[in-house]
Amino acid sequence: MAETESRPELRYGNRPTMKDVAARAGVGLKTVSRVVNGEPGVTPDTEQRVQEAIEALGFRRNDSARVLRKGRTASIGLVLEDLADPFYGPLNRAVEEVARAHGALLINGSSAEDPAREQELVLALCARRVDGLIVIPAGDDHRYLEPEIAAGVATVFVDRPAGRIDADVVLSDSFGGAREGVAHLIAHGHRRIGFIGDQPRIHTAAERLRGYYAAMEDAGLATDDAWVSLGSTAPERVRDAVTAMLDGPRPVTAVFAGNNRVTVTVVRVLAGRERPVALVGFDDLELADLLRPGLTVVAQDAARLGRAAADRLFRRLDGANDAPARTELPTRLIARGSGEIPPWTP
Amino acid sequence: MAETESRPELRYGNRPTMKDVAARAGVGLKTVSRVVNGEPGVTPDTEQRVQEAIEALGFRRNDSARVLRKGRTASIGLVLEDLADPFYGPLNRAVEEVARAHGALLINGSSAEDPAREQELVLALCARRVDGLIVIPAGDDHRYLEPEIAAGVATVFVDRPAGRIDADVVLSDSFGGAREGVAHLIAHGHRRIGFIGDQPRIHTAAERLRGYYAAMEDAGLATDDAWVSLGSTAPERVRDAVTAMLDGPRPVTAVFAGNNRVTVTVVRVLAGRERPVALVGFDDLELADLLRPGLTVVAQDAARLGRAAADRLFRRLDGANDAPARTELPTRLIARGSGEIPPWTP
DNA sequence: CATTCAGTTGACAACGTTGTCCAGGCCCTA
DNA sequence: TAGGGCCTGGACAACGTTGTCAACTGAATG
Repeated sequence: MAETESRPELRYGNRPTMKDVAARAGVGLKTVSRVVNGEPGVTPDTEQRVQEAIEALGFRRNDSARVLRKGRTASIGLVLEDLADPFYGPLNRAVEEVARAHGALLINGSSAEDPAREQELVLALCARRVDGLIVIPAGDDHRYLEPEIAAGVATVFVDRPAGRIDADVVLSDSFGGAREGVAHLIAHGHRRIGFIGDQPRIHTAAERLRGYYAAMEDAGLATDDAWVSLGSTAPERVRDAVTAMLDGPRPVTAVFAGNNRVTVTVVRVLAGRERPVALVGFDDLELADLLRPGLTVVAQDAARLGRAAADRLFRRLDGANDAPARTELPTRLIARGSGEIPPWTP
Repeated sequence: MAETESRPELRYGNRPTMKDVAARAGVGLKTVSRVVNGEPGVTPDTEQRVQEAIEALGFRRNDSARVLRKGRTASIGLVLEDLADPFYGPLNRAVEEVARAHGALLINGSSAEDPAREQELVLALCARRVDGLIVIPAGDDHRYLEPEIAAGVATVFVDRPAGRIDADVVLSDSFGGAREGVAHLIAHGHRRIGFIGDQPRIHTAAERLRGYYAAMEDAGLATDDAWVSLGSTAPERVRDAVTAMLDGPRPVTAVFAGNNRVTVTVVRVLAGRERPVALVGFDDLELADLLRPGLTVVAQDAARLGRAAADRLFRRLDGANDAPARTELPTRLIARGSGEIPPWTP
């Protein structure tokens, strides 16, 4: 084999191009293009010759070149916070389904809750010329997206609103959900209720905290800074926070957990305590019904969030030009036992 | 209604190109390219003029065109079975991390366990000219990938081996893991053990079944077709299967569940039974330690699978040319209670 | 028979980027 | 001052595809 590979680069390993197919089939370049794209105006005879050449050479159209020519990539970008977080799985899946229905591919990545990384990722996607973006924002300033949006990149934010720009957003009613969850605890007799949440710079975290305060106020209950813990959701921190609330001078009898990761840790801590403590968590968990007691949660429908965002995105891509809208989906309280534990009395 | 496209097209909404930047900065096209790519040979003065023009126009390099020219897309494709399955979250995440470290983007999609959809997705990714592919195969014939691999698309299979082609594969020791899990039950006195698995055409499912039989045979125990259930992992089917095994003429005293979805359903069924039944599940679950009894599992390290596969892929992309290899990662038995329940005796 | 017409087909120029190569301008040395 | 080298900058072609448009075929029409 005299493979004189003096070539400078591999270039996709030298894949056949339409030109090669055309040469082999003895037709013009454009005719191959027509066959590949199912355009009309090719005799069955010619078409077959081209198909055979395609088959023989193992030709596959180069979509990069196509994109360059056509201006649409038929792909959308999804930036979420953590691909490994079970909460985002169904959301991711739902977005993919909608994209698939529209013939688009999904490019995704996670920001790891780091605004700089979010921006880096988003801009990389823009450089790829994705047709649209779905972003679960980590940062709170998205003005860097202005030139992109102006250039026509449809953008929808999910789970948290965009910062300092006007854009579509789809989110759950964090405020209402937390308020309902805390009210549920109050309805079961609790007066001293702890709240453990994420960093308040995260919109959902702030909203849930607001819901907590609203519910307490609705019921005319006093609050205590010692009952509220905000910050990282790292297990050790959450563990310490819960312990402090339970062992403090005015111990709480119930806890509201601000998201799924917090809830998991709180459940672990409470499992190790003698005295029963009521618990309601934001976000559902797969095995929540199998715990003893079952876990009472305020559930959001992640798949529905994803679907709504993707629908919105594709409507924009299809030309919808109305003002950016905020879509808020309701949450659902699921009582399974842990939230119905009465306050402990000595 | 014949829609006549009067306007040419949106073309990314007319984004500025290097040509525009060059015109504005009063320099040549190639000079802009040099600045954008940080190539040497540009005076600080010129560079600044170019930077200002870029800033002013909101220019962002078009990676599609770049890809076309350079022949590398700096993106890899990941095809998995279900984006929403919590098992794949950490795997997905691990692959993304490695890709990120190599400056590559991740395009992904799920096959929904449908071979046709897998092929469609894989070929779409190839048309995008991803540099490499990581596939969790749904089908069992991957010869359709031969031209792609020959053309230089690095491909690594994860979780299950490729069908009818020779390719890298990274998987867990399903056989060994299942054998160990079942042996664990036997060591705790069980003699009649049920096995509930997925369709045996799925490699992991078949291997786990093999592990089950091997453990039984190792211990000199007889098996019974009524103790083995294979097929869809739909909850109703699993529920019926478990019930049949527990209420049959030779009732099992322990169950081995072939994957996480099966396990969840089995736990639900057993929770509703009076008589205690031992259970070991393949795959860990987030709240497994919080169940009563805690769930004994054979755990695989999904993140490690993903990392190993991605490492392998990028080694190939960096030019490694050795023969396709099979990497098998060990599983780990985690005893938490459910697998240590002794056989029920009347 | 000349003419039109519909149906096929291919030549060619884009798309936006990067690699190659050459032209100037500068500084240095002899 | 001439010759050499280095540095900077730009003209141009290519990458693989698709849109445009004109040329060709054969048949149908006058």
